[in-house]
Amino acid sequence: MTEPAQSASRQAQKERTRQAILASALELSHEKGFAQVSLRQVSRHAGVVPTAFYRHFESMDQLGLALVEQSFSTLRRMIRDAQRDPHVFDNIIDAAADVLVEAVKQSKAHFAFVARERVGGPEVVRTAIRHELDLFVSELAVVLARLPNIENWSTEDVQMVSRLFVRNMVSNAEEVVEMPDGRPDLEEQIKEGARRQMRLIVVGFRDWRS
Amino acid sequence: MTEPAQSASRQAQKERTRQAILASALELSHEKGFAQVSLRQVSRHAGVVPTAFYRHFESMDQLGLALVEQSFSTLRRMIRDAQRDPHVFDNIIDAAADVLVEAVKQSKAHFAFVARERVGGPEVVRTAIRHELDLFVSELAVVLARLPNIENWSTEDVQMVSRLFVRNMVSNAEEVVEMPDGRPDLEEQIKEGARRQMRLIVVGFRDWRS
DNA sequence: ACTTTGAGTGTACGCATGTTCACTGATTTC
DNA sequence: GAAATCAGTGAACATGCGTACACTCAAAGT
Repeated sequence: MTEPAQSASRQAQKERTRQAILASALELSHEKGFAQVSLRQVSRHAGVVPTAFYRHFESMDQLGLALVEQSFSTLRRMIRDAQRDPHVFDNIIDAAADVLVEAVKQSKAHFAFVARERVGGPEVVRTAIRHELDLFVSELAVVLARLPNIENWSTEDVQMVSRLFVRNMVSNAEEVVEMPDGRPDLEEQIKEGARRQMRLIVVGFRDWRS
Repeated sequence: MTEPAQSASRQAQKERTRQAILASALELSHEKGFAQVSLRQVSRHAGVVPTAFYRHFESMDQLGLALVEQSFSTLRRMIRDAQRDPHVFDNIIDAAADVLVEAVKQSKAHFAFVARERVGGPEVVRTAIRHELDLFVSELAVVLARLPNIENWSTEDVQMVSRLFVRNMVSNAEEVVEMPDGRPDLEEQIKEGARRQMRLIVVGFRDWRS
């Protein structure tokens, strides 16, 4: 990498290497979990000498945090897009199921990272993920509160439904992630399961509060 | 450990060392996750030289599998006991919530191990845990199917409720595990949450099938 | 009483790791 | 066009690791 083929601006080249490191870490994490990936392995896989790693991240922990950030920004963008779609308004449940499976398929690696490292990762990473998920529950609650059938629920109830939704999302993401490649039937099955579970939550809530 | 204080029979002493290794692994796993615990660390913590480890387990992977087995046998015993309690029969939900929190409190370390290594552990350990959880879902389904309100449900529905219950159990176990010590208020809160979620599942199921 | 067994020891090995340091040379700045 | 910057290099280090091997010496078997 002394001469990066087509030389780019210094900044651009640095950013490219940074992304290579992030991508390498993500890929290697998928096989053994982030915590078992060494600084040297990441560097090697990114085509860079171990010492160069420090030009981009001051430690593996910091790399982990960067991956958390990257993963959630992907997720957040998807939610924001989905919110603009009017279709979502009168059928959140089916829409959510679609979005979930689509999103997970599209950036499987990031979801896998979150699902895995949420409980298995280094302390700092775990904490960061929990924090992001809490934020996410609150954001989702705001979206839910605006929906027609729900607008007269108590804020507490909405928050709890939101929490259950996110919990289910994580569980289903785990399943999609663990899913063997090239089995679209299984995928549909998971999607249908997710739909049913969400409907369950909504129906259950409505009925018992009466 | 050349002379084990009060010398016991050879077998008994071997078993004692084995348990010391298992306990050490469990304790060390709690801080950093099983996969980051080295054979040497476990041995050191168990008061034994690294080579002695091999007299009890042929590798760290095997140690992990032994811990899975130990964890689930604990869990299974609890379920079996709970089944004999007539109180459980007419109020599964409250009983289940009680059992869950009690069980988790009593053998926190084992639950923590399962919750963590289910997604974060080495391949073999993850597989073993998934398998045990699947078994557990089926067992629970059998118990549920015998209950008064449920006896005329389809087997599929019972299986699905069982799966949701176990999923919630795992989630709640995660929460109890992550709970800071000496906060019984939080504990009650989690228990109440678990109750509500289970009620939600049951109510939701009953109402939509009509 | 003797032999056998086997849990636990101690040394030694080769290997991967994280971090240090002085370095190089193309890009950017002036 | 000279000087400064800084992404990436490469050698060196101390440390912890898994495992092999030859060993000891009480308990168990005879």
